[in-house]
Amino acid sequence: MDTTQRTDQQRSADRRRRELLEAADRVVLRDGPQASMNAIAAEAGITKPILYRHFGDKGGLYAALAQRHTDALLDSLRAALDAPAERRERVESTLETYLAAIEARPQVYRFLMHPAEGGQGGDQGFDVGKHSAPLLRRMGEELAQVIEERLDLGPGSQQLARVWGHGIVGMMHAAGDWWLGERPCSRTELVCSLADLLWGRLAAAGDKVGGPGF
Amino acid sequence: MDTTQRTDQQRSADRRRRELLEAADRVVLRDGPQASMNAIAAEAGITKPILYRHFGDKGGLYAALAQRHTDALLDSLRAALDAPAERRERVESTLETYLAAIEARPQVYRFLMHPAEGGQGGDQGFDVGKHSAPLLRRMGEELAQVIEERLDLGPGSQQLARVWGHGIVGMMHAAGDWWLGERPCSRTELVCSLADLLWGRLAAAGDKVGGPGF
DNA sequence: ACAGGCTTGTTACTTGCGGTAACGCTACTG
DNA sequence: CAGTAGCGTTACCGCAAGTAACAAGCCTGT
Repeated sequence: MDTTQRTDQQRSADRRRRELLEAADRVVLRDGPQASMNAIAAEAGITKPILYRHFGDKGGLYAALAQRHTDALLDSLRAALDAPAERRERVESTLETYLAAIEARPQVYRFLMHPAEGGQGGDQGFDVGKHSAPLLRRMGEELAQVIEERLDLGPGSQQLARVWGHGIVGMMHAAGDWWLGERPCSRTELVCSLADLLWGRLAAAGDKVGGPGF
Repeated sequence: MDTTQRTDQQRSADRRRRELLEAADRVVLRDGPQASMNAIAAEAGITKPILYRHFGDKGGLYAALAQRHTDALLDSLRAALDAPAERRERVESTLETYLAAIEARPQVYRFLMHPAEGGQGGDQGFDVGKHSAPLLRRMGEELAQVIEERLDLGPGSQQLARVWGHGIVGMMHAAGDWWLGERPCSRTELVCSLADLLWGRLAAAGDKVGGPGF
């Protein structure tokens, strides 16, 4: 039979694919998300058509690339989220994990948040909602699941959990992005401030006396 | 003197610029953010080089375009944020305003959040932090200012306000983006859920009894 | 009234990218 | 040894960004 042979070939193809992805990774890390297919092919020591045979088009390559990193990051986050500890501690440790990741490899982070999109070819009938980085969506869903699993939110808990999941992820992301650009404080301070926000300090704060016109 | 003449010319140039921006607006609204310069020029009834003379490059045009919409949206938000009402009410009305805006004109919203970036020309030495939509940054800063102005946050209030500003804006954005794609609930419900989140319901919720392994 | 310079517009070009077609090479199978 | 399946190449197409280089109109100075 040719099953063993097929397997051999597939294994070889998979190895190739992984090599290509690693080369692409290096280039994207160096040149940002607008790295050209030519550059990636050159880095891998081959030429364009091979890339296209493996990944279809640029979007395919970028999707494959993104999934690797997304999976890795999500694994870390799940670990922090599922740790046996107090809620506040878990939240802080999750925030910390995320921020440490984007701090350590900003190029990767940037790529994940701002995928492909380019290209002038043919159909572009993408609706709003698809453009946002899949990483954010996945994180939001994941967090929603954990929230709904662990917390007693009364009626409508599932929807509430999803809103919160996406909302919290967005908060983390935006704050992290801003922080990464300006570095106005330490990571720990940022984590604490965000946790405070989630813990209702916004609602609890008093009005400022002597404020303008108040 | 030629000052009056200069003024005349400038006025004419400004009018032209506005016309061009409106044409670009129409095209972007129709074709999304990857509208070609050729298409925009055609819509305006002229040819490419004029666009380049007015806006430098595609990024310039897109920046000018984005600023118009950003300014408009920020004005609405400021109004909701500065209304004389209870804090919770103000927060909800601001969320409502933002969500209504992105719901009414998703193409504009999509464009604002995902500007230019394309093009293969020359320098691309942009650091992380610049890529995020300027709209988000501006909203974050604006909100931070209002927070710091109105709330008594104790020591370190300025930094705290900025973290919260960007965090809350990110929450709003991510939740809105997700909501716009899936429409899992009404706008009002979404607003209420988000406000609840900001009001500390996450911290206040009880652990689920009989949960997995707990 | 005519030479110079400004802005406004054009056509025609270059460069560089995503994507593809058509062709070699190797190696394994009958 | 013929055939065929995969890996790889060169050479090309289409298209978009961006750029000369050139052609009017209009206003000004002498």
